[in-house]
Amino acid sequence: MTLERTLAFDPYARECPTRELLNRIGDRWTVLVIGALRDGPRRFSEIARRVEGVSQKMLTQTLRALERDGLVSRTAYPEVPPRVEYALTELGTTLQEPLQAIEEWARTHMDRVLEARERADAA
Amino acid sequence: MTLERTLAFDPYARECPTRELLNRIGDRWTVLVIGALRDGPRRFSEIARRVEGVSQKMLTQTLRALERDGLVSRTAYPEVPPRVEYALTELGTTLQEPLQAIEEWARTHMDRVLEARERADAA
DNA sequence: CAGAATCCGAGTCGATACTG
DNA sequence: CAGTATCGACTCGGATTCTG
Repeated sequence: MTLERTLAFDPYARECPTRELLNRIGDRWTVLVIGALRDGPRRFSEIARRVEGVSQKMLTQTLRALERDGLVSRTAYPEVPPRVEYALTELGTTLQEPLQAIEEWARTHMDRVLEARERADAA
Repeated sequence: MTLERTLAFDPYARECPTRELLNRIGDRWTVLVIGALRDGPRRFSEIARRVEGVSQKMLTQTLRALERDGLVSRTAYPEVPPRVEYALTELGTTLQEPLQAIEEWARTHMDRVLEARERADAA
C-alpha cells in the first residue's frame, strides 16, 4: 500500500519500523515463546508450561502480536474441550534461528556476566 | 526432536538470571548501542549521534548497565573538555555477533512483517 | 563534553475473576 | 482448555535542569 516503503531499513534511524520490531523481540516473553515453538506446533497450555511464570494474559498477548506479524500461525480445532495449536510460520522459523543463537549465548556466557557484575558491585 | 539441555542456565526456568539478561538485551537501546560499537571504540557523543533519538539519560543508563555486565569498557581521559571512550570487551564482542544477526534479520524481513501486519489488520 | 538528578506521563505487567 | 476483561502496581523512558 505505502509505496514509499524503502528497502533501506535502518534501526539506527529514528522512525524506522525495525525499531518497533526490535522492541517486540526484546520484550519479556517473545524470545521464549518463539523458542518454545522451535520443535514443532504446541498447544496454548504446553507453551504456558514450558515458559515458566508467563501469565495467561501475557502469553495470549504475545501470541497475538506474533500472529499479527506473520511469525506464528494459530489453528483452532472445533472440539470440546477446545484445542488450539500454535506453530512458527516459515518467516517465524527464519527468526527463530538468530534468536536461538542469543539464547545459546546467554546460556554459555551468563557465568562470566555474573562474575563481571560481582566485580563491579564490589568496587 | 527435543533439544538437549545440558547447561546449567535455562531461560525457560522461572528464576534463571539469563531471563534478566534477555531483558537487558531486549530493552529499547542495548542492541543499538552494542551495534554502534561494532567497528571500534566510540565517544559518548558519537554513540548518541549514531543511535538517533536516544536521550542522554538512557544512553548513560544503558552504557552503565553494559559496563557492569562486563560487555563494554569505559575509558575516561583526563582532559578538558572531557573525553570518554566506550568499547566492546572481548565478552561484548561475542555478544555483538548474534545481535548483528538479529539486526540483519530485521533489515531483510521487515517488509514481510509489515505485509503480514496489513493483512491481519485488514481482516 | 559527559554526565547527574529530578519529575512525571505512558505503557507494561501480573493477579484476579469470569466465559464458551 | 483457551481464552477475555479489568484494575492497580510498577517501570521505562523522555524532558528538563544543573555541574565539573
